[in-house]
Amino acid sequence: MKPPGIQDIARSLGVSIGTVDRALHGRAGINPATRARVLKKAEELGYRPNIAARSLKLNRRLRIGIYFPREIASFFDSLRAGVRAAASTSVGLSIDLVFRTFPRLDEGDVELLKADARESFDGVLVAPGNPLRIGPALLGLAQRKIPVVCVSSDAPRSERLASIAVDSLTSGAIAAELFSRIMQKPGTLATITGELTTLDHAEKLRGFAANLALLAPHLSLLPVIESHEQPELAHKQAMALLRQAKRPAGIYLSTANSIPVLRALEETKLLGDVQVITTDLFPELVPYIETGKVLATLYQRPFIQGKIALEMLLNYLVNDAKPDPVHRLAPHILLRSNIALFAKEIDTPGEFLV
Amino acid sequence: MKPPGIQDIARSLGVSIGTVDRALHGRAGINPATRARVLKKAEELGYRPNIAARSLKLNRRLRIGIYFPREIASFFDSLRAGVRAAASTSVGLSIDLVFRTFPRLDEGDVELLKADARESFDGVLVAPGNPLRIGPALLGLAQRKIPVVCVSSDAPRSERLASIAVDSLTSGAIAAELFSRIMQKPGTLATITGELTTLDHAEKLRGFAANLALLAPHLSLLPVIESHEQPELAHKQAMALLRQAKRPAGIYLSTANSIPVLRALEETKLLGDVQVITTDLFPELVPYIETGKVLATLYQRPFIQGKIALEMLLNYLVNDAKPDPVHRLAPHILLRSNIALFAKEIDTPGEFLV
DNA sequence: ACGGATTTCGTGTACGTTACCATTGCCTTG
DNA sequence: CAAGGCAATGGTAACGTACACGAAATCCGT
Repeated sequence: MKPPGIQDIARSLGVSIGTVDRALHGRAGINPATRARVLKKAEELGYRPNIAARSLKLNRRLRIGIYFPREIASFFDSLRAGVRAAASTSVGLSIDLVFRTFPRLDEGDVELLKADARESFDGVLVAPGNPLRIGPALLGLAQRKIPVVCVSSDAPRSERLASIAVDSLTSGAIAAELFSRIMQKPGTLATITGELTTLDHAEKLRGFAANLALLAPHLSLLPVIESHEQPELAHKQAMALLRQAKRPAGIYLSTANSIPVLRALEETKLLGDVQVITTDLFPELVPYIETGKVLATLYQRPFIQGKIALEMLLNYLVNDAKPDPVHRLAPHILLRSNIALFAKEIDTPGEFLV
Repeated sequence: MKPPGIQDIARSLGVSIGTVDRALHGRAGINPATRARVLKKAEELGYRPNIAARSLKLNRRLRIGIYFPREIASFFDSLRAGVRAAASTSVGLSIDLVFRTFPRLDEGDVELLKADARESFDGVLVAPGNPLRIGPALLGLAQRKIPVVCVSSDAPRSERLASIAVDSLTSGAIAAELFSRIMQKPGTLATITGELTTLDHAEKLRGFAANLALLAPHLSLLPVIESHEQPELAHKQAMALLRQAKRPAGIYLSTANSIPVLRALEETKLLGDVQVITTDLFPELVPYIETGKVLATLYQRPFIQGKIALEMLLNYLVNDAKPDPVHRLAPHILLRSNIALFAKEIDTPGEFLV
């Protein structure tokens, strides 16, 4: 009836619980033969450690280090809120969330990780910008047996425990499909992205181009414009794009830096005429969606990314459950008909989970 | 540093832990004055009970009764998988999930609840069909202080702790918006639903009609067809619909019972010609989406509904945290560009969370 | 064979909570 | 006034685990 405990193993073997403890935890100071006997008996009885007793005894406050950039605030604040939500719903263990913030993606992250090299975290969440640059730091954590979960983008070949992010290829593909169904006449499309060196952005464009070729041969694609996450540059590039004779019929903005482009559209009175699909969601974007001036935005669901990331990490730390190394979320397609549900979330992240 | 325990309260008040226990748990045999003192001090110190210690001592396995229908299997199996997932990630307390299954929505649920009237559940999840019919049974649970969370549809005025479901109004509105953007020429649309008495279905159609009038005045709406969840009837109705002279240019299927209609479309060689938007996702539907024969389906995300539902319930039972009474999820819009991500989920529910 | 070092194992305590029994006053009642 | 009852409170064992400490057993070199 009652699940077997460490006591039951000890009794049925005629040894003490200390010995059983040493065997089960791979501690030193036990005869390999008796260790094997204990392990076998534990297996036999189907021993599962009582987590309640363990966490009572250890009373260990799990320390989780969380390395996210400050910008883009609307995205990473939601990510942090998701992490906090996961921590608060986790029943029965006390968690210390240690938030570390660096200025922006791929800027100051490695330095921060280096500075914290002596920190004794039980696990780490990180939003990696440039996988190559951050790789060594993550490997260092791996050597210290600290599990790492990558959020919002991946750092492959870095010994990370898992990675959780939106499926960028799909994100781009959705944008292409929406354009293909709505723009039924031949025309050209423009794409503005952040950095093509960011895996994430490159994949979105790849998915976009590939699906566009498949579904909408009548739509041709202009060369990619890189705005390097600089608002002024994006605005200038957009103005140039819109002033040329063969103006695009639609624009896919795969960067979070979309407001300057929308402003350019307003200034040239083309807003509503040129179809726009954006990425991410922030308060300034909501009115554009609500009025239909922006066709859709592909929401990367930061809140739930943060929530899942911490859940995975805790599930590993506590239950020793290895997650699948890559977890790809589907982006939400936000239109004027469903934007209201999400606007609530970005106003009060954590209250609503959509 | 260390969070205060029942001991600390006792010591700082010069009483015994027994007294503190009585005060905190509203047990009898304590002077109201001292109870107030204890409660005040507990508040002051920010006392939070140690769940690990509690569940170690009590060693009570939380018993959760889960009342879901068998049909539609793909939906409710995912719902169950979500519940299981939430149970497995919860640390430090052992949960007994007691699944009770009735044939279909609004059929056998009340009887099952009645039969279990003597069960001592700590909490209950239920998928209510007809709020009016099931109401008294839920009230009975409420009288026995058993918290109830409604999943996938609501039973208002039933003293349930909370309800989690997809926002049906939005679901219908999305369908309307998609039609409005894709069908740019005037035409008529047909809608086939399950039962208009089901709150859920009625709301979807309300959202559909309202948003269609707003966004696409050029599309007119045929009278609603009720298929009463009967496949043969749905097929017959669809055939009749498609054979008439003024054939609809698009069909919105707000019922999970969509395959018979698709079959009718195939038989009349109209598949791909008539635009179709469906609801829910099941394996048979995937090829239709993949080939673009069905424009989109509005996925109700059963897995996550189940997960959130149990999380809410546990959070209430253990942390005494009252959830917001109604929680409305945004449906996922599934297109051919993102269907792959979801097809994986319905194959192996629980492995992927999208 | 003996002392000391090392390996192997047993014992006891603590973690915070709950359940239960013991104890102390105090008040009623025969 | 003693006996008993009741209300309020104190004290303690136990839940299953982790770990420090000490005891016992084994090994090794002289």
